[in-house]
Amino acid sequence: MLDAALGLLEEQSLSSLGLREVTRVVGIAPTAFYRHFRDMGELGVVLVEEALGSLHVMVRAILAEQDGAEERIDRTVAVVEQHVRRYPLHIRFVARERHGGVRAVRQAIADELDRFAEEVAAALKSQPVSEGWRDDDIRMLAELYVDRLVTTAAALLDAEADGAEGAAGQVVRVARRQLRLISIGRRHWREEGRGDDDGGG
Amino acid sequence: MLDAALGLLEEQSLSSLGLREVTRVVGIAPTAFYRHFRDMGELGVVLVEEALGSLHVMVRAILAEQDGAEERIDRTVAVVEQHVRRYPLHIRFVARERHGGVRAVRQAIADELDRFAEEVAAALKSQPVSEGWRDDDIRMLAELYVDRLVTTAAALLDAEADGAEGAAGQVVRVARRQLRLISIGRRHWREEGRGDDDGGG
DNA sequence: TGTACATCAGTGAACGCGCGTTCACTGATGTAC
DNA sequence: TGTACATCAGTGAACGCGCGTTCACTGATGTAC
Repeated sequence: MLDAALGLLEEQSLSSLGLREVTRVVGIAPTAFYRHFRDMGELGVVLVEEALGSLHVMVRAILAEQDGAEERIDRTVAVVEQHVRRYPLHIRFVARERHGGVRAVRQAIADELDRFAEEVAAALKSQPVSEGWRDDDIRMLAELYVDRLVTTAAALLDAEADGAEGAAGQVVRVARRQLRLISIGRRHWREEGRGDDDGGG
Repeated sequence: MLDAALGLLEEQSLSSLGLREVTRVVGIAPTAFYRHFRDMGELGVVLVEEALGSLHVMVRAILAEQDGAEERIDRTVAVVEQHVRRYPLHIRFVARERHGGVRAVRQAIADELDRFAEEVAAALKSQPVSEGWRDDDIRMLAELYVDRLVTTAAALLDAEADGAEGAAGQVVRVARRQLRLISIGRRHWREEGRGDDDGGG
């Protein structure tokens, strides 16, 4: 049933997806839907867990590696690329519903990405480059990374949908250079980045 | 009519918005809708132009300023913040439909953001820091900036919707530091960033 | 081994409702001469 | 100044359709004793 919904969600958004559409694809009576979910929102939340739950283990593994920055970037982008190819529908779903029309689903995605950023922050903190960094600066950096990865995944998906030959490769190469630029900024942050931007509030 | 639609789109996505809902709010007969648009997709495309058309002039003005990097960042973030406060519904609409369920609207937003990135790239190129940069690296940087601004705008919107007191301020401060980090990376790009990542495909 | 009961996914008829779209129409405003 | 015609936003009745949800039901599987 989740798979059926996910398939239909490739070309429409959750809030316009009907319970009858889903059961029709599955081949069961519309009323059977209620045996599993109260409504489409609930189904959506389960899909979010399915889509983002697996990410954690994976990226934690990448960040734990002790290679140089360059290798870590290549490896990260490669993993994102592979994930997009393996679970295109899940990625599309998350990209679409992240700001979509169903509050519960938006919230679920936001929570999951938040946890994700927290894990990335923890991993970044244990790296030598982060010595002397304030915790909230590390968190700021983690969010920057996470966001870049999500954006890259969505762009990659669009590129492959386009059908243009080199589009996906182009996205990957741009993503790598962007991460590299961020990485360079990170390395020089301590020398010049520490403004007094935390005051007030 | 556009305003009525925009209001309804605060809490739902375009693909689930009905023609009758819109005309009901406006106070006209459902059939009158067809006097103005063929369908909701066409209305959406017009909304995109309304939402993103005005941006160009504004940000071009910012980028033309000859202040230091720090001032430019502060000014940019302030303008984004102000724009979000002035046109919250337009921003929400763009954030939601950027990956939404209506192809024509997605395309219109993508095209508009593309033009936007191109303009930012042109502005960046004319700055002294960009001396010796390859064109596609400038474009890469421009996309990074544009994406950061869009993300910041969406986050700002969510923060204000939350109702949490300091949430919006927090978003602004994080955004400033992220732009600063990118700016630092940019300054050191020539020394260490030029990998051979443009080969192949 | 047999009996009684609980659980649970799925059924199918029925409901009222709001939807998008069609059609021929109205009436105000503008324009040509 | 007056007449005839075109344009154009809006009307309102009518249509067929798919929707979400209700209800009492079925039949398979598991479980207690």
